Formats: sequence, C-alpha cells, structure tokens
Amino acid sequence: MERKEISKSVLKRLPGYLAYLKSIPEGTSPYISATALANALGMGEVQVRKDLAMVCDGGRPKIGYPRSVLIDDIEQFLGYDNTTDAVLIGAGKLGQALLGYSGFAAYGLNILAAFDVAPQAEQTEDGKPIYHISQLESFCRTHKVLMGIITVPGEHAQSVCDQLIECGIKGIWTFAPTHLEVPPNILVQHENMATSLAVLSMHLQAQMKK
Amino acid sequence: MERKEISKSVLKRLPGYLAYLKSIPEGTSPYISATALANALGMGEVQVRKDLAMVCDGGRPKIGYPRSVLIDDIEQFLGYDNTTDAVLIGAGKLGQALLGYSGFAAYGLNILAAFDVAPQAEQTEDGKPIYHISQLESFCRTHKVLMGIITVPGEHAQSVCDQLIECGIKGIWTFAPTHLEVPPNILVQHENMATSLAVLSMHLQAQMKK
DNA sequence: TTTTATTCGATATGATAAAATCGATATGAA
DNA sequence: TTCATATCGATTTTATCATATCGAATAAAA
Repeated sequence: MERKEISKSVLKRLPGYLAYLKSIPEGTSPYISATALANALGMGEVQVRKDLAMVCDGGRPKIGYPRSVLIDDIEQFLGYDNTTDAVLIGAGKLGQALLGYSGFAAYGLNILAAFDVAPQAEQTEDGKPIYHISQLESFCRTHKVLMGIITVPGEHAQSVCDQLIECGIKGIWTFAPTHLEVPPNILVQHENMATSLAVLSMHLQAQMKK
Repeated sequence: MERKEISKSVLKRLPGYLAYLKSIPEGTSPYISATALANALGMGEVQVRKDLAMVCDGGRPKIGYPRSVLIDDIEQFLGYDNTTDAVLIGAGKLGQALLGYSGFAAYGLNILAAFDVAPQAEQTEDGKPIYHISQLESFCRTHKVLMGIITVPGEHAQSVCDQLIECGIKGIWTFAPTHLEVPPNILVQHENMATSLAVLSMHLQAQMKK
C-alpha cells in the first residue's frame, strides 16, 4: 500500500483502530469487517472504510479485512515498526512517569534519557539515565535524536524548546501549558490537558443544569 | 455575556488564549487586541475575534479588550471559577503524577482521592488518600463526585469505567489507550497519547525522506 | 476640529471533513 | 446454478469550520 496524502483527522483515528484490533482475542475469526469495527468503536461505517482504504487494500465483500494484515499495515503506516529515539527534558513527576511507562514501546517510541537543570539522581528506577541539561546538545548530536519531550513548567518551556531545536530536534511533544514559537519545519504536538478539562468541565456544567 | 451554542473547536482554543493572557506581565497595557493575541499565538486574527465574541462582549475599536475582564470571562465560561471534584482510579506512576500536579487547581479541578485494586500506601507524598477500589461507591456518593479519571492499564479500563458510571459519575477523563463504551449522557474525554505520537511519528518520517 | 489609522463586528466565500447514496462484487444458501 | 445478502468502494451531498472582505466605530494625531 503506497501512502497518499493523508489528513490529520484520519491519522488521529488510526491508533484507535489499531488498539481495538489488537485487543481482539486470538480464537475468533481472522477477518473483520468495517461494519463490525465501526459498531465496536461507535463510529460511522463509511468513515471507517474510507480510513482503512488509506492504509491498506484488499477488503473483500461479505468477508471484510484480514485482521493480521490490517494490523501490520496500520503499524507500518504509523511507523510503529521502526522505533524513534527521543530525549525528555524535565525529570519531575510527570517526566518520571513518562520515562517509566513501558507502553510507549508499542508505539515505536524509545526515550533514551532525561535531562534536567537539577537532576535529583543519576538514573530513574527503571535505569534510564538523567543528565544535566548542559549535556543535551552533545547527547542529541551523537545519538542523532530527532524528537524531544518537554515536561518542564510552562515558564521554561520556550527556552527548552529553543535549545532542542538548536540540537537538531525536528519534532516536539510538549506537556507544558504554553504556546511554543518554532520555525516552520518543526512540528509541535501539544498534549493539552487544559483543553480536555475544558471540554469535560463544560459537559458537567450542562449536566448539572438539567 | 450569555452563553450560546459553542462549537467544540472554539472551546478547545479558549484555554490557549487564557494561558497566554495570564502570562502577560502586570506592567503592560491593560488592554489587548485580537490582532495582538493572534500574532502571539500564530493564528488568524479573525478567528481569535470570533472566538472571543462567543465568551465576552465589549471589545473596543482601536483599543481591544480589557485584559482582566477577558480573563475572568473565559474562566467563568470554562467553569474554572468553581472547582469540580474528581476521583482517580489507578495509583500507578501516571496516576501518582497527576495526583501530585498542583497545576490542576488553576483549571478548577480538585482530585479528592485515588483508588486502586492494590494500594501501595495509605496516601501520596502530598497527602492525598489512596483507598481500595471497594470503597469507591460510598466515597463518590457521599462526596457527590461527578468526574472520574482513569489511569489503569487498558485491559481494566472498561470495567473501571462501568464502575464509575455505577457510582453516578457523569464525565470521565481517561488515559487508557482503549475505546470506552458508555451511555449517551456520559462524556468520555480521551487523553490520547497514541494519536499525538502518530502525528509526530508521521512528521519525522516525512522529514527524514528529504 | 478634522483626519487617519487601527480595530471591531458582520457577512460572504472557500476549504475540508463527515455523511448519505448507489452500484459492484463475492459469498453462502436454496 | 441462481438468488439473496453482506460488504466494499466510488460518487455526491451536506455540514462544519476556517478565512477573506467590508463597513462602522473610535481613539489619537494633525
């Protein structure tokens, strides 16, 4: 399956399909239809079918898609099959939690090391090294790291971001609640807890009025 | 300002404005124009103006909006002014990190307690109690909790979700990488690390081809 | 007082994504 | 072999969101 231009909204739905496909027990049918997928995830079947058409081919009428092929195709499309290395800046609570989360491996993410202005220890419980921020550049250069994860307080996020770019980072995953200014070729992915809370908060307000 | 129907995309941008407005130092002008906001956040000025029109009134030509009023209006709109209580299920690394994060107070979120199938301690470092999951229902009922945060492994997420709904929870914030099946009046907000990583991964792949 | 520049607010246009529709195809049962 | 049904894939329609344009308002400068 050759990749076409893919919209961001499709891209964001793919991990959901993948997770569901993987959660299906072994014993059942090796095929799955777009209809079944749509029902399970509470989506429109047409949308599911269109999304799948972007990443794989060979859905058969009356049968559906072969599950294992589908999983492989999505994983390959998302780049989960070859791991990307990353560095993490800010070894606070959240940073340590991310460092210790083993589930990222399934997404092809490998956090090599953490950096901090004031490292509290030489390494985490899991054995990941924690360095002083001054060593960031040499580390990134030697390991050719392309991705940086920012878990520092908001007021330091922009400066950390600038440093990362200086080190040759091309993609940034930030948990800081601030806007980051970056050159056009750098991608910032904002894990925005505030927006999630806003949506929830809104819903609860509406519920209480009833 | 009376609230109209507001689209989710507008809602999701509001916290960004709020964060930026709050980050402006005291000494400067008490007014800010939609144009200035747009430039600072790298957005279109028309969009900013339309968004602001949803939550406040009284922008004045040549001047802009009074900053403090704007902050208050957005906070009130988002419900940050009156706190919502929440319970957290799953006192693992991520759970503990969220429990310890003091920043949620600014968003009107107050995590009362954590629950786990196998509590490792009676309370966190910060003094938040950790109870056994069996005490969930009585706790929720007595404290009238409306919001639940799920930080358990994916395979247990649905069962925890069901329990929460049983306890009268109306809004769920989940960090588990699985789809949750809920009745229509319950809102699930999925903090989806996998999608963020997919987007980043995609960008890095594209970068490397150049 | 007059003019000018800036900003607001409303309307109109355009792009993008979701949904609906329809025909084609393959499977399994009669 | 034939028919009915489930499913896919393409096309069209609709809705939503983002962007552009325009006139009105107002503060500051001339």
